[in-house]
Amino acid sequence: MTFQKRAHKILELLEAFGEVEIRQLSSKIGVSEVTVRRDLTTMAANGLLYRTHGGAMKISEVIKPVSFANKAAVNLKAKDAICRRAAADIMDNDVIFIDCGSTAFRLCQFIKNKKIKVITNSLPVVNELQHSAVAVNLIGGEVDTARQAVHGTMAKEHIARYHASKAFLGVDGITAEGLYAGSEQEASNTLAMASQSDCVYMLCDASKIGKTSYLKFNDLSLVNILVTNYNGTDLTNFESKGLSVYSVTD
Amino acid sequence: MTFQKRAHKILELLEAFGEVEIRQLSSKIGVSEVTVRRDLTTMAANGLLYRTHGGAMKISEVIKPVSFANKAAVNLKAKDAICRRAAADIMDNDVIFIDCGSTAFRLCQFIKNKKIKVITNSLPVVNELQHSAVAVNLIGGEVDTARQAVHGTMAKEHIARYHASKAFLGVDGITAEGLYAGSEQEASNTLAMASQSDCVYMLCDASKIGKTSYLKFNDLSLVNILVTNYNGTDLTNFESKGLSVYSVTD
DNA sequence: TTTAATTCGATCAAATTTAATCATAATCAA
DNA sequence: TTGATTATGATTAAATTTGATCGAATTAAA
Repeated sequence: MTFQKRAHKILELLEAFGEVEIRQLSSKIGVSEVTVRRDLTTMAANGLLYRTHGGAMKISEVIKPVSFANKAAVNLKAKDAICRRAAADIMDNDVIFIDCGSTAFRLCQFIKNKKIKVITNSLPVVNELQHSAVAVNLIGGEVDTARQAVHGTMAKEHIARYHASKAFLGVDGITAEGLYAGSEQEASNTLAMASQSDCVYMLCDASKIGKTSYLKFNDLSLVNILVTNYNGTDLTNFESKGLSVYSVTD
Repeated sequence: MTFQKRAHKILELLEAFGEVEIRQLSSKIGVSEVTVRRDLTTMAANGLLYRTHGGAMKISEVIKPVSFANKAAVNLKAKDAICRRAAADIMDNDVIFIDCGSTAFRLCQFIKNKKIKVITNSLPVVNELQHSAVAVNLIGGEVDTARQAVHGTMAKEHIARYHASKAFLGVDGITAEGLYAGSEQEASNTLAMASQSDCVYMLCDASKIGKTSYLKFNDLSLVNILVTNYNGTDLTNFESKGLSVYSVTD
């Protein structure tokens, strides 16, 4: 029984039931659980299914990533406190990147009267800065409706053409080991913006600190300054890795 | 019972009742209250629901999706008639350019269910096609607040990287002598899109026919098809220059 | 305002699942 | 056949998930 055949069988069962358990698969296919687990890992990496604990689900059954508007309402106070502190570092004539995260979006309200240039892939940011003193450069590419953002190869190339003094970015999770993203696209975008900036600000409310996500895309060296409302003792872990930490209270 | 399954159940109940209590969820799903609490926390962090004391609520739809102001509702009937006719020529799998004019914007409503790709520099177009079958590619560059559009060198380069089967464009004025634009930027954008398209549709309500403006940027050879509600005898002037004319009535 | 009752978040322990390591079996090329 | 590469299965340590407990925080009532 080759991997191809097993994969076919797994997808068949998945189509029929919507979800499967490793134990079932093992007995139905006649291979060990270890092998099934390996198969599922491979298939999940190829986007053929969604891995759960003890089994797998059809991709279509997975709760979808939530719209930007909904996410923006979470942890509002903390996000605003973080952004107020970050905005204090922005000077007239700065050129800054703002990514498509819901945290960085809250930065807009604090920079409306600054004479700066903002380069962003976030549609809400563009909209928010519409009638302000800020000059906006919008990154082009494929429009991602769910994230209200622009991604893709063209976006990456666009970013590579520009250079900013500061970048204000978010991540899905951050630990002493590195940075975690919720999707390849977010990771790619974060890397692209960071590499074109003199100083990278990471804006993370407390829920992001110590959290990992499925995609670790870089170590902490990417970041210069961490702005957060988290104030646990393990913040020193970040400082010992060379990050400056701005601690704020909400 | 995995988290994904529980999340499904919770959202289902939330949809049905608008709000749920932890105790209900615990007994209905068959897991401890601690686990339900953890699930709700996670889901709230993802913006899937609002956390309340002792339970959760459905997210209200009050947070409005980003909406761009819709400019000049002039000659609406004529523009809609023109766009309905133009849309009839758009087939599934087409890749089309739509420019930032107020006429071309009206095209959106007629293409929402088509399986096509739209490349545009117009923010209202992006917004309008947000939740449709259409895949949108947004042109990057400097945001022009007044025109709700993207312009500049970067935009021009972006357009040059793509190719479309059809372009749907507007102008400030059109005569037998050529095409007139209201600004350098509009002219530059029109030229760029036209040069990358197999077939150029010019969408002009009657007020544009025979009108000149301060910048004549090209002769009529740029255009393949003129769609208009104008029906004067001098339309033959355009046809004699090689244009096809679609005449519509509003 | 004070008090009582819930609810929450943090911590811990048990059970399960996973990832990593290694040894064995199968496959393939020369 | 031999040697090398790959796939599989067994074993074990690490990580996740879950539920229980208890002080802290929040809500409701007096």
